[in-house]
Amino acid sequence: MLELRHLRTLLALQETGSVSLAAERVFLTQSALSHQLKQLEAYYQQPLFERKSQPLRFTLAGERLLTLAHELLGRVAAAERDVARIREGDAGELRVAVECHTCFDWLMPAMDSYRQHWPAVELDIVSGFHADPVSLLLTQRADLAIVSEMEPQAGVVHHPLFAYEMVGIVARDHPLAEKKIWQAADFAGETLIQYPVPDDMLDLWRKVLLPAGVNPPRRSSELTVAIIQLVASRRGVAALPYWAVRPYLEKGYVVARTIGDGGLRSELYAAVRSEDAALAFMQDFLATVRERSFATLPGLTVLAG
Amino acid sequence: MLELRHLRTLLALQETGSVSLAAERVFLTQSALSHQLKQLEAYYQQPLFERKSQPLRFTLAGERLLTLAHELLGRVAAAERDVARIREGDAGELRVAVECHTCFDWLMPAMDSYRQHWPAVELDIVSGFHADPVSLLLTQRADLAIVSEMEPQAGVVHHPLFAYEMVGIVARDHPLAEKKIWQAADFAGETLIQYPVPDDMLDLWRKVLLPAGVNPPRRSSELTVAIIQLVASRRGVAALPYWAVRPYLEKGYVVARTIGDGGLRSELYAAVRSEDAALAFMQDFLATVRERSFATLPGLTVLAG
DNA sequence: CGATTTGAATTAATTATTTTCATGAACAGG
DNA sequence: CCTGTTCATGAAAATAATTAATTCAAATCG
Repeated sequence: MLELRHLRTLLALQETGSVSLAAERVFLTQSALSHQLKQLEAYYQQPLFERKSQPLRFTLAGERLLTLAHELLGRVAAAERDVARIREGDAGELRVAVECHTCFDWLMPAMDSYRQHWPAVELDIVSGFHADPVSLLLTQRADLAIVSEMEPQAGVVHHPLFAYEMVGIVARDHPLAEKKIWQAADFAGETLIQYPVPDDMLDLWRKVLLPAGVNPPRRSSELTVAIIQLVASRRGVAALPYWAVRPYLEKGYVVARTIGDGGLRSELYAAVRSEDAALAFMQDFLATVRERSFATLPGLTVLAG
Repeated sequence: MLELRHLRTLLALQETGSVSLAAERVFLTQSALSHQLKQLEAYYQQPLFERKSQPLRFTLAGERLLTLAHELLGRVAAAERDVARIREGDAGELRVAVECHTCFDWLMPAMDSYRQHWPAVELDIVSGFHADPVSLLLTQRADLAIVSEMEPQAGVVHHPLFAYEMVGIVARDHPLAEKKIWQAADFAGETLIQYPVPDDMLDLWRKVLLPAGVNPPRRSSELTVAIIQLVASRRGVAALPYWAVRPYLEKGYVVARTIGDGGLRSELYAAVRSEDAALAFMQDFLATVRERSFATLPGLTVLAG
């Protein structure tokens, strides 16, 4: 018998295009999903998608159930929001502290969607870049902080948001474009183009350059396009999230390369005060950020709690 | 995490007004449902209904989930119909043979609903009363027969539809109105008003009068209202389904009494040829009949396969 | 073209969840 | 005050979901 679980699976399958990735998305193993799908196809006595093609293609029946999934899951979310509001009311204050430049790319669509669902919540961004955004939480100057590490701290809980790959970008005719994988040493002779933030907020610095003792000259810009522009005109190299540079890759302005074996993985967490962690309007903000981000940004991976 | 199962439960809870009846409706024990509901309330951290009142009342949160249930389950049914149609096509022939007069009361609304979902299925009623409606199946003169007993027959499968209580009805000032429970002997001195059908098609005859050797004088009429009219004017007594007479009971034209200890229970089955049993348009007809009947008629009980 | 990697299916085993059984408490109606 | 009914509960049983380990089948790559 059909359950919402199956529809959530189909949706993940559509978004990721593969069984294994979909499994990761719904926090199950590939095997579990394979079983679940087999069972579903047995129930409807017909295949729901073609496994051969990459990305996988849905059959007519699969498409129909996918449509159903879209219809239902949105309504479920809406109903659960309403139920939560019945319990806790619909008002609240949610000041978000952000420490990364690119975060605005996914934060804006998420906040936009969230505002529609929680019109009575005062939603603000605490602007400016802070050495320690978590301290803003404890001093009541923010209610949620976006951070890239899960540093344990009394009175604060961290909720995983998602993970993604940081890629090195360089002009197409730059010598480094020849190398598939860049190591720390490759940055030694280059100018590093970056956002104007302290070094320890850069994943590239913390995880690659600092351990290797490499300290290349820098040049900075506030805007992603400006960084791309500098890289394209061979003024240096940069490390940016894959999802932030993909549009420029497709236009061929620059090329992207893997940093370190297995790539440079960045993670994002939302830190909130412990006493706020269970609030419905807070929980739903996290759910909205995850949902919108996975739907919008390419190449995200889930981050376990 | 919310699943469709929970929504189906809530719907049954609304339709029946009690946990135990709802449990029966979804083919579970009362205990199972109690656990399920407890789990659901723990998940939403709030009560979903008040147990004290009869019929039970939903809380605001419960109402909201009930609304969700109505929204979703209809869509699920529609999607599953579409999926079945993708597999088997949307056309077919469905000639329904009916042996009971009152059956038309529930058959009409069900057929009406069904026709909208399966416009390409040729739906007909094989009229006239037949000694053995199952033989119509085997001779290809009907595709589905409504019968009141599950007589095993090669090449034919029986699907349970529902069960209900047959009640004795009598004028308010008739002596039998004094008796809460009627036994076979009570019919001895009375005229029995019935539909013009052979005796062995009457549950009252087969299950009560014949075993006791009681054979009261008869009078017959095609129409339920006419039977009620005769009973009300003290021309005799009758036995009819509770759901068929309830409107007249409420108006006070006649009164209803239990027949035999524990009441006289009637059952209805749909008989179809084995080779047709798995057809989607056939299965959905059965589902529609059950769904519409339970939603429309009071006092039905489920009938196990 | 063979070796290697990757993604999905399979079987058996495990784990988690759901359901039942047996029972008790609360309550309504006689 | 009993009696029947309805719902709740804890433990046991049954069932379903999930994983681990492995195989199979394509795709990718030297």
